[in-house]
Amino acid sequence: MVETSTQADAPAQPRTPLSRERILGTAVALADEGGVDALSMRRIAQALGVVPMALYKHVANKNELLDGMIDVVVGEIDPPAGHADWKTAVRRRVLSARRMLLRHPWAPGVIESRTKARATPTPAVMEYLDSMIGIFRSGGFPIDLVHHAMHVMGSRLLGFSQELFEDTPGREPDPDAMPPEEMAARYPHITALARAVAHDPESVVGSGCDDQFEFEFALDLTLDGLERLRLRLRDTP
Amino acid sequence: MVETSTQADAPAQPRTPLSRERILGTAVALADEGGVDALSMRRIAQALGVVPMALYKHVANKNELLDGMIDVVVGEIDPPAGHADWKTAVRRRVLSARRMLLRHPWAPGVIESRTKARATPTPAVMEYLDSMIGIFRSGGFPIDLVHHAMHVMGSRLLGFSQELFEDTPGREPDPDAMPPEEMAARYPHITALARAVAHDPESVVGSGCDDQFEFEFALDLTLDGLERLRLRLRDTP
DNA sequence: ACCATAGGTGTACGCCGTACACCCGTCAAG
DNA sequence: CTTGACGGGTGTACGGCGTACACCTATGGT
Repeated sequence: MVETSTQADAPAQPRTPLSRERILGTAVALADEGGVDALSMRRIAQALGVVPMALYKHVANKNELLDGMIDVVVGEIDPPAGHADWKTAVRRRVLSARRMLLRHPWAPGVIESRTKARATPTPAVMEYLDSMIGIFRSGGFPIDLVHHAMHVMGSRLLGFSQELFEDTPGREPDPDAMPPEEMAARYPHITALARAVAHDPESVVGSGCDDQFEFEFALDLTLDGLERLRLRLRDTP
Repeated sequence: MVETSTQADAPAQPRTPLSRERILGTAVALADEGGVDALSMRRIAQALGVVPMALYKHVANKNELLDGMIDVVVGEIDPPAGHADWKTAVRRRVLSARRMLLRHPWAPGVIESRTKARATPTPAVMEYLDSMIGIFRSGGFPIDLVHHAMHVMGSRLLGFSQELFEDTPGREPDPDAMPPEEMAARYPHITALARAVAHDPESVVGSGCDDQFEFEFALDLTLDGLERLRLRLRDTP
């Protein structure tokens, strides 16, 4: 009854005001749970109890919002460790990036598409790449080898190495899925591999594969290769 | 004047009838020139001189159309060479895939998103992966090592290793692009690397980098690593 | 007491994918 | 020769999208 507002009996929750941070936060949350396709300005606004156009007072447009979301999640990657040899430093950083990406599976696609559209990655990504180069440099890598190294790391640098057979447990058994016999007949090598990996001969692709182990295996292989190169270059200038 | 049609003087170009192949072909062409965002059912129909809904008599919906486009472009990858050691066989195939992807830059994104949505890659991709495994197998790789190998190849298997700094020559000099000084201040390592790569000290990121060489360098590094592993496993069972 | 301004609202436009009813030319069966 | 089913192109319409633009209102400096 204190305020002279027209609506007398509205409890009038102060409704914490909008802000770029709040918008980006709920956008990331929505994308985390529904995928990036389920993300629309209208839905974000609804989740915030606000009208869609209100968002535009804080973000220029949807693309700019996606850029902001990238910066948010890339900011979650652990900072470089310091006082550690280059290999463990890179390893830690990349594995931290991978953990972030497991939390935000939409991120690789958004990063890639936005980078393509902007010609330059978003600032947070730039910073991440920059510090990664820094680790190599202070590990004694000559600059050209760092250049090669960044290319070798490739998609692993931002953690995503498109697992073509992802293990999505919660998925109803597609009625017109291929029966195992036909699967084995058409794709004998895939089937053989899948059976060899999963000891259970019933299961087909994507069941008994330890993604984490595979990721680290591939990562360590390239890292060892790079280290060998580095030593060879150092001993025979 | 022969036909009793109501429209007497229409030249009545027989207008080659629609077909799934024709639709997929123009869809691929449109995506090639305008990117996948510029691809809409309405635009495809327009390019074919037909009403949008006509397409649905030949493709179930847009997702099914995207699947078809994937199969078209994956079908452009050269078939396995035969009678060649595993390393050159893999090398040829992957480089052929890369050439295809340079023709169809939208493909990686579509393949990835469709694979995620379908849980199993499209048939053409399956076939590609299967034959790739076959090459490793007949090269003497034990099955578990093939499993690792497929993971190590990772994104390179389908050619795309998201080049974060892509060289897009035709792009107007963004009015609010970062000036070189600020660039160098904020991202010293990136700038140093870029300058070392491009002999011309004026150019910044993404100018003097031979993508093809980098791609082959990374590819050969992982291949050599795999071969070493293979030999070690063979000599010490 | 005033009014500029920041921030939330409402309406509207043009695009998208696609459901559904329709219509017409072809062709096999009667 | 008639008929009727059917494959394939059409027209209309719906709901959702991003967002331009005009508007309203509470706040705070003068």
